Amino acid sequence: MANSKLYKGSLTTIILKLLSEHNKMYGYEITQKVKALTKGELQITEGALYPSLHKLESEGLLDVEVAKVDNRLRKYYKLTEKGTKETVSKLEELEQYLATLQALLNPKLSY
Amino acid sequence: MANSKLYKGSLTTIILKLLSEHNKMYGYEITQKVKALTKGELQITEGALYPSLHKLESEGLLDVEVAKVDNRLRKYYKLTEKGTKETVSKLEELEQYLATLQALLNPKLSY
DNA sequence: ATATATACATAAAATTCTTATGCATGCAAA
DNA sequence: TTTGCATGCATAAGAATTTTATGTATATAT
Repeated sequence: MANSKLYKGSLTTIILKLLSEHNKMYGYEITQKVKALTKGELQITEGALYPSLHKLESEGLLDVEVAKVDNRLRKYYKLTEKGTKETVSKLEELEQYLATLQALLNPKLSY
Repeated sequence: MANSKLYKGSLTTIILKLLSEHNKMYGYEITQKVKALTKGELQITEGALYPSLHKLESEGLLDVEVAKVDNRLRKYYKLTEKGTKETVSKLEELEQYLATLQALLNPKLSY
């Protein structure tokens, strides 16, 4: 499986980043995109994804648009203006954290 | 403050890695070392640290040795053999996760 | 006398996942 | 034709790991 668990706190940033690249996506599509991009390394579970999407929507970072395709429901999410700004700051935050981790885990390289 | 929050799941790896470099350390020392290495970016709170140390000990990854210095208690922790192995695998796991994140956040670079 | 640093600890609450389950449609295979 | 898999949503219970708050105690500096 090689299915690494999420480091808690990164899922939101992943969702926002994907939406910043694809304009609009629906939940199932996000799970498949993550799976493809990571070659199966990372599986976003529905139990984590849908509550996250709902929260992002309730915070005003995402807009929803319901569509019916092949007689199946789809909920397309897209970034609001606020969501776009938040994406930038979340990405900066994550990159900062990764740099901080470098300082801890690769002490030889921090000079 | 610039005090980034921990991405849940990384604290254990940080503790193990520090212990792999310093032979033995006590709790308070770990908080100070992290603060210094990250230039104040990361503050390990006691409420997170001590329970983590206790858990690592109960799992047999750390050994404890109590000492009294300047009339104050110190609990020195050091890696067991099992802990040393776990450190390696935790670090690999984290690096794998970081690589996976790269694929998601820097899609241009994954080809 | 008061605040800060050192040094441990735990409990309650919050956050964010995993796991399990449920509903429904469409299609392919047995 | 029914069984399984993929598509597509959802929520609830539980687990894990953190934050925040609080407590104890000694030493040192103001």
